[in-house]
Amino acid sequence: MDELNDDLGQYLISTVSKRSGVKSDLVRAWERRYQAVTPTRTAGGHRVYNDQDIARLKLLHKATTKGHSISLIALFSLSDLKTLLKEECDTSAIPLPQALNSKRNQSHITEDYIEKCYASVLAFDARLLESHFENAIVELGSEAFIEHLLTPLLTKIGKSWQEGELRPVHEHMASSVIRSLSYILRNNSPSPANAPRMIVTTPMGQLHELGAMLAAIMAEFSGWQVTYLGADLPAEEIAIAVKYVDAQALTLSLSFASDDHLVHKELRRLKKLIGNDVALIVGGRAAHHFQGLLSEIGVLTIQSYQHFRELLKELAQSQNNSC
Amino acid sequence: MDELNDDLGQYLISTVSKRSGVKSDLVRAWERRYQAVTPTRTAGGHRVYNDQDIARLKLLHKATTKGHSISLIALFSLSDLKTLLKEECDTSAIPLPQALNSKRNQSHITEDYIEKCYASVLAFDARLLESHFENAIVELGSEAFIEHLLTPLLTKIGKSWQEGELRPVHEHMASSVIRSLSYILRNNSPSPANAPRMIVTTPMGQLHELGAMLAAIMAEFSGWQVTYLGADLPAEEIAIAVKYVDAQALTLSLSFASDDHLVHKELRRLKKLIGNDVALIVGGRAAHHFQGLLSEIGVLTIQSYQHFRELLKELAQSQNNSC
DNA sequence: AATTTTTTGTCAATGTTTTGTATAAGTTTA
DNA sequence: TAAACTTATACAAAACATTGACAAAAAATT
Repeated sequence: MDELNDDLGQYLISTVSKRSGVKSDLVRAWERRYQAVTPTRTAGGHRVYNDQDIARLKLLHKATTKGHSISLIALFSLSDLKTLLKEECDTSAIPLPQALNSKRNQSHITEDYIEKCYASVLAFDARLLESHFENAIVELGSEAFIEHLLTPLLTKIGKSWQEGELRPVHEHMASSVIRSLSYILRNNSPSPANAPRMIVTTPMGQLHELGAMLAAIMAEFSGWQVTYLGADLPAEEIAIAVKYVDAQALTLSLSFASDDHLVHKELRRLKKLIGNDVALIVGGRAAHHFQGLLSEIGVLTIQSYQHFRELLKELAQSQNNSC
Repeated sequence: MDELNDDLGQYLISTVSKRSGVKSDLVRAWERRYQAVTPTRTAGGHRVYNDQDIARLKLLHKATTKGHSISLIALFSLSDLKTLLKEECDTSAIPLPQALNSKRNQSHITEDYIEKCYASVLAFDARLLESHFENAIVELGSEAFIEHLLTPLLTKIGKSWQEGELRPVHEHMASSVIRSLSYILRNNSPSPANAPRMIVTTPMGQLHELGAMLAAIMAEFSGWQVTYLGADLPAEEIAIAVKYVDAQALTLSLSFASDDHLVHKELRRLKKLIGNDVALIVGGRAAHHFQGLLSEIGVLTIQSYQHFRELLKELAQSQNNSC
């Protein structure tokens, strides 16, 4: 197995208990009875866990409180547990009493994960990076993962890339890993039939789709029914998609400030095509670069995740009122 | 929706009762008297149900409340129960043909899925498309899904696009949905540490990554440890990635025959950079377009899925022998 | 229409399994 | 030395199994 030196994080049982929400005694009982986790040991015999064990225990905890028998699920793999809980979601979305993590603790955990993930990128180890991501998603939840881990991490990678510590290929690799995780990041709970609809994409010339993808996921979390189209679409095509799904909003992500002219042209045409009834939202690293144009043609610019959430809420409400 | 019969779910009777709406005592009574369900047992004798049992009980419950006698329908198959309830709903009481009962062969099932998926694309319904895909992956398995459903579907979409029935945006939408499913398509079993390593990407100028993604997944199925890098990478970056992970093979996908000059230049440079110790494999719709160049610089061209699998097997073996 | 028989959902009694928690006595760690 | 960890054993509540019974509803028979 390559999992031995996979996870550098080493935790004692009390830490694991706090972070997973499962009492120490119970962690040991689950190990003794069902081999739910198999920690290594110190020379003196103390149990030593890694991040994956914490993620496992967290999922097992969630599953048991949902009525699953621990004896039946103890040996499930991480991904099996995830799909199990995912299918469960539709029956009743009872928000679990989250672990008693203080905020300071939480941010420390996040910092820790950022370091580990960055180290994996630096080492060009896609498998390790994916493993860290999976654990972090379980432990932090999708929204916090995107907002507090992924966004700072991407900023850090971008900076290192400019300073020459990382190469473009590092960013490509990280980007691919993140994209492959979109499935488990997304909220699978079926949105109600009357949920507001949104198209998310990037305009022609903007090849980086990661920002758009994250925006799509965030919008889904806010209850929108999102159709995600990937990157690099001409204005006509985007407008047609908006018509097809009868979307109330269109979100674009602008990552690079290059190709000014093309973006200007496309955005203008797009606005003309979709008219004023469809909200046009623009976010991304390079959005501020086009600020002049954006305010000229009446675009809602995303300032922060919080701002985006509020924007979505407002739009959804105004839509409901008008009906 | 929840009637996928992955045997993942294992439930005790209380869970089954809650989910199906049939009281525990009654579930046991139905089993004792009519063998309506036949759960397995734990070592201690507790009944263990799966998703299919839950689906059965749901339908039986619905049927009995509609007036059907449990003793008469207890042994009905899932599909029989469905048609029974369907007939009930139809005021016009059209007796459905028995087609549903007979087991259709695999290829017919696949054809059926292709039709359904294509219809979803045509209707621009991403959610429906994703749902069909998910069902098909469970029913056909990942490899057959890619080979016998996805590939013909993409060909069909490409053709319709040329004929003007579909627009580029349709293809973008389908592509995004497929990409988001890569996580469940992939074999998540950890490959052994000594597995041969491979880089998969597309050269600069080739923006369509779907072929590369599918190749990466297929290679993982063949036991390779794949690092997938997305699309549109310069030769230098690809070569560096190959060095970083010490890959034994590099697979490129060429989807479009445009930008001949650039592709030619990049491939030549790439070959020079990685040398002759790394196998260079090229596949994709447009690979034959560059045939002259490919054979000139010594590239392995993928002819079919079968061919790709054999290629990977050979390469893996030759690698093992040399060690 | 009245009576008997069968079907069906429910319940109670009694014993077993599962599961979270607790206690006691010894060991490791800081 | 104190705090945290270990193993081993114990215990009780919750959940499950089995058996058998019972009454209302449905069906069959008279």
